[in-house]
This record gives sequence, C-alpha cells and structure tokens, in this order.
Amino acid sequence: MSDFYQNVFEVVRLIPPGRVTSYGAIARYLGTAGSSRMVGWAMNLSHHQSIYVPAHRVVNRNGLLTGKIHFGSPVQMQELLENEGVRIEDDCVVEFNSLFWDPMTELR
DNA sequence: ACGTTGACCTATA
DNA sequence: GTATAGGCCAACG
Repeated sequence: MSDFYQNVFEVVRLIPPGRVTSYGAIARYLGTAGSSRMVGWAMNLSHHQSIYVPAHRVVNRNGLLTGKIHFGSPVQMQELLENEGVRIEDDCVVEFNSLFWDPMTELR
C-alpha cells in the first residue's frame, strides 16, 4: 500500500460526523493538487480495506453525491449521511458550504 | 504496450 | 450563466 492511499484513508477517517469534504480538498492537503481523480480511486480501494473508511463523507466540489453508485445500494450513501444529520436533496448536500470540512484549515 | 476510463478540478469561450 | 476543453495519473482490457 503506497503512502498516498494510506494518507487519504487517514484524512477521511478524521472527518467529523455530520461534516463533508471534497476530493480536491484532500488532494490539495496531500500535496497532489490536480490529481483529485486519484483520491476517487483511493475511495474505490477503501472497500477492500480492513479499516472503516467513511467514504460517504467525501463528495465532489459541488456537494453532489457522485460516488453513490459505488456503494452497495445507490441510496446507501444518502442514508448514511442523513443518519449523521446531513440533509440530502436531489443527490446534493444541503448547506454544503457550512458543512464543508477542509483538512487544510481544520487540521492545519 | 496502448488506448480508454474514471467516486475530479480549473480555466476559457 | 452554461458549455466545452484540457490536465491529472493509476488501473483495466
């Protein structure tokens, strides 16, 4: 396992419940800005990991749940988020701007 | 080995 | 304001 994925999972696990972040924010925090697609690929591998990775707290820059189909059921991601108090409307995170959790500013 | 694809983002028109 | 283009780099066929 390369350090990149290890760091991605570590950051994702640090996301507080009820908060969300974006792939690009994680990519910037890891210093691989522009390679945000790799973060998405890392999420794909997160299912195989033994540790729990709350991938449902990671959405794209628009707050759109683009990765929901990669879960067991397309509605599972939305249910997980709503279970944490995050309201989802039309596959978008409501109040995404205020719920956004940026590792750059939060972890520093 | 090469071309295509992808849970994205930024920039230009 | 939406639309299209380019860049990114690893995995898959």
